[in-house]
Amino acid sequence: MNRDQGISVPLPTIRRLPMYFSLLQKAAQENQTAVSSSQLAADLGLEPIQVRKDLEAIGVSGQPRVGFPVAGLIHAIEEFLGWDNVTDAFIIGAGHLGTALAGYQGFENHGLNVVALFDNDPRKVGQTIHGKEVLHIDKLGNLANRLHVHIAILTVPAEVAANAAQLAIEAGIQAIWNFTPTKLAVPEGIILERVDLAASLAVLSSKLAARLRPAEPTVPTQETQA
Amino acid sequence: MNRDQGISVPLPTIRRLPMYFSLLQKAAQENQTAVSSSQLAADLGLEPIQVRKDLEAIGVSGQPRVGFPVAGLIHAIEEFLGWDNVTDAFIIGAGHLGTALAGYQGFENHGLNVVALFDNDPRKVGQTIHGKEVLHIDKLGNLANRLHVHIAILTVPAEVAANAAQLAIEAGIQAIWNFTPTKLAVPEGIILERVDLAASLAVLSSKLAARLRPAEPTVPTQETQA
DNA sequence: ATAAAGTTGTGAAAAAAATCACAACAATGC
DNA sequence: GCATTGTTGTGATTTTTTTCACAACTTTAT
Repeated sequence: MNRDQGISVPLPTIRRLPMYFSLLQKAAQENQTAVSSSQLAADLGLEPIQVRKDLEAIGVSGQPRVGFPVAGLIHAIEEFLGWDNVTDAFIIGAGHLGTALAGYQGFENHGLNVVALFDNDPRKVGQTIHGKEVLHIDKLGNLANRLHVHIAILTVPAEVAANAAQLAIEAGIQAIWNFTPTKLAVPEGIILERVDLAASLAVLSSKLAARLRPAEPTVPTQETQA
Repeated sequence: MNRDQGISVPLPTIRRLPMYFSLLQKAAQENQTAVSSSQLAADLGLEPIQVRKDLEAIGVSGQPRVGFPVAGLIHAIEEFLGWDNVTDAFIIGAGHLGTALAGYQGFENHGLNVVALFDNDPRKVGQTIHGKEVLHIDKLGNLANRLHVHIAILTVPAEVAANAAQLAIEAGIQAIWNFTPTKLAVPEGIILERVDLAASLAVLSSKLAARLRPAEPTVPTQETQA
C-alpha cells in the first residue's frame, strides 16, 4: 500500500530495525553487497517472511535470487530512524548508569552524540567522564537552548526523576529517554520513551517461576486441559 | 479458558504486571484495601478494560462496585512472577553498568538478590561494590554450583559477551539477563532475556525523525511508555 | 424496600501482527 | 536457449492483542 517511505511502520518492526542494522554493518564491512531475508532471519532467529515484511515497510525492495542491497538497507534504516543526522543529547544524572551510558561507543552509530552530563552533586560537577564534562544542573536550561539539544537521557534516582524531567522540558528538550523506574507525566508534544527494566525482568522471572513451579494439577480429577 | 493460574498469560500482560505491582504497593502503604480498574488505568494511561483483562489473566477476581483486593493482587503478581521467593543472581561484569545494577534497591522487591559480582580485571577483583564482593571470573563455576545461583546478569563489554555467557551456562546458570548488545546463542533450556537499548532508542529516534522531517505524514504515535 | 450508581466479567468484535501459499522472477548450470 | 533453483513480493489467512457492548452484581442513598 505505502509505496514511498513508511507512512505507517508497525512498532514491532521499528524495534527490530536496530538488529538488522547491526547485522548489515557487519555485512558491509565484509564487502557483502546483498543479503537475503533468510540469511538475516537465520542470524536473528526470525522468520524470513517477517524480515521481508519489515524491509518492505521501510520501503526497500530486493531482487529475486539475490537478496536485498546492503548499502540501500543501511541507508534506509538510517534515514527512517534519523540516524544519519547526529542528534545532540544530554545525560542528566552522572551516577554509575549515566557514566556507563556516556561511555557507550554504540551511540555514535545510532545518531546520538552525548554533549555533556548534568548533576547536582558538587563533587561530580567539574569532573570529566569519558571525555565529557559534568556540569551543574542549573546550567541545563541555558545550554539546552543555546546548543539546540533535543534529547535528554534521564539517569537520575527515581525520587528526583519528575523534577529533572520538568527542568529538561522547561529547557526546551523535545524527547526524554527515561531510564528511571518512574512514570513521567509530560505535556503533549514531548516524546517519551522508557527503558523498563522491571518489564524485562518480569518476562525472565515468569519463565523461571513457571519452570520452578512443581506442576500443579488443579483438581485431582482427570485431564482438565485440552 | 485457563481457570487456574496463568497457563498462558500474554507477554504484553506480563510486561505490564510490574507497573501494577508498583502502584499496588503504594496503595498498600496507604492502607487502601481495594482498587478499581479505572483507578489503575488512569494512573498508568491505559484502558480500564485492559487492566481488568490483565488481572483476570493472573487469576484475580474483583468485586462489583468495590474493585480488586490490593493484597490479593500483590500476592498473585508475586506468585506468578516468582517474586515471593527471592532468587539469587550473579552480576558478570563489574563495570559501570554492573555497578549501577548492583546498587539498584528495587531488586529486593522483585525477587532478586545479587550475591556477588564477577570480573576478569585484577584491579577490580577484591573490591566491594554496594556491599557485594567482586570475585574473579574463574570462581564462577565453582560458586554457582555450590550456591545454586540461577540467574546471571550479563554486563560485560560486547566483545566478551558470548564467552561470559558460555561460562555462566557451564556453571549451571538457568537464566541470563543480557544487558549487552550481543545476540547470544544458547542451548535449549536456558532462559534468555535481553534488555535491548537500541530497540528503545529506535522508537524514540523514529518519532523524533518523523517530527523533524518536513511535511511527510507521521509515524504511528502509539504510547510505548504509558 | 427500592432506586441509583459504579464496578466487574464475558462473549463478540475489531485491530494489529505474524505467517502461509504461491506466483513472478532472475541468476546459474547445462 | 532452456530447465533449475533460490529468492522476492503479495494477497489471504491465522494468531494475538486490544477494545467494545452490555448483563450481572453490590454498595450506598432514599
